[in-house]
Amino acid sequence: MSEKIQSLRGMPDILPLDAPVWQYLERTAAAVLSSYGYAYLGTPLLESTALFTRSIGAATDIIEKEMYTFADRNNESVSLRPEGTASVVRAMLQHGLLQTPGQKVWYQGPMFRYEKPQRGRSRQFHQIGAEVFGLAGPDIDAELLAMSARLWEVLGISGNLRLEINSLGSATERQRYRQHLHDWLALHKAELDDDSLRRLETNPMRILDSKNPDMQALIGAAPKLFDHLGDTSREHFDQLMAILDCMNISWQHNHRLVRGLDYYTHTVFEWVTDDLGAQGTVCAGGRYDGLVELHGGAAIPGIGFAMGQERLVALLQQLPQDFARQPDVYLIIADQSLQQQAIVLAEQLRDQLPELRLLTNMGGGSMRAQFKRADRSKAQIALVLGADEWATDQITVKWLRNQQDQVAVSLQELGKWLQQNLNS
RNA sequence: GUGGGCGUAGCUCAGUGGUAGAGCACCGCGUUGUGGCCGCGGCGGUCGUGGGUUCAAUCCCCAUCGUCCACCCCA
Repeated sequence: MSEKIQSLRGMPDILPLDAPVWQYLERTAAAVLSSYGYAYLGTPLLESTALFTRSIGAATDIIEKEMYTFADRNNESVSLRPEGTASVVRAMLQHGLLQTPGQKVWYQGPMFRYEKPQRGRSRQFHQIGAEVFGLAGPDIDAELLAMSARLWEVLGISGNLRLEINSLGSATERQRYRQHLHDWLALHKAELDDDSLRRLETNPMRILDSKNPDMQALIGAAPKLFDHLGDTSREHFDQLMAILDCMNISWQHNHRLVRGLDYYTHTVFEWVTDDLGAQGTVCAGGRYDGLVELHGGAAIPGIGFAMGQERLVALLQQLPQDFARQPDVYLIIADQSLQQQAIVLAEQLRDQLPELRLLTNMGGGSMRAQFKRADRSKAQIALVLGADEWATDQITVKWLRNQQDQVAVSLQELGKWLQQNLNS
């Protein structure tokens, strides 16, 4: 026996039992996104390392220590994508898709960050994201949020989520505030914990995010970003709030919401839940008005979000709903000499009824064994094909989930019969 | 990267310093072509891995790997 190879740490399989929830989430999201006019955009999992270092921010943990970076065979530094936005911007620019304003795209797939796994966090994880380019106003911010709110509604998890919003202002406003905050915090160095002291120089705004209870008083007293915004930024924010109110989307202004990635400007938001432990952010995003320019394009504004599929799946799994689709029919072969005929019959039924979920017994077995499998398959009915049936051009139909009597149906009529009697 | 909990059959877990069990699952049987309930039987574990202590370790010690939770970070 050779040694068993296991999956890499933090790189889980999606097992058949969980697959139905995943597929439900993905097709529901795809439907909602497309109903707002978003087109799918697929980008590679592997990109030039520079793409990410340039856009995400050199001081972030993602760049500093979480990227899967290595030299490919051509000795070029490549990285597995830690997030989706950078690739989308790259692709849009590369293919000249930003000429017309209002481009809407979405993506889905695995992302990679070398982190220590815990609840709601793994090294390979999946995101569904949406991005819009060329629209600077709060109207699209509002629509994007409405779209996410609608998705929660459709999925049945809106009761678990709340929306937190903030504005980071323009790049210069943000820069100015950052300096101001740094100076203020520096006066209170004695009250900062170790993590905050470290962040003071690298990313002081993240101190506002601290979970340390001892820090909360200080954070509450710190100067607020919102008070340092210019009129234009405030107006953008106010208008967005007004539209959200019109749509009855409730929100909270979280002054401490700063987001981790460097490219955000103006509107930032998070959908958070209390039902998933420490990793409560299920969907997050914001505006990134300078990012396209940063990648060599024109000064085209953008906004987008990404949702964590593992976290959404975890919420969906708390619902009483069963997402699995059970088979309709299990075909039992009472006489192994009829194996060929049974398989042909199954194919004929699939021709007639493309929607039919039909399992044909494989691998032989006694009637008892086959009925056991039929029962376990959760099929509605069992079909029995044996010598008696074959001799009379009939098939035996037995209901497995109710007490209806077993009946014989002619093989010619079987397709029609199933169509009329299943359909539940 | 830091801290803590846990690693015994496919799953959920008992257990003892003298090399192991239960429930569920799986397979078969309870007569000839009928599942779900019940009964009987069976398959299945180098007790995560490597060292050490000991006459002897699954149980004690160390290391390592994995896993879970939290910090950090973030979706």
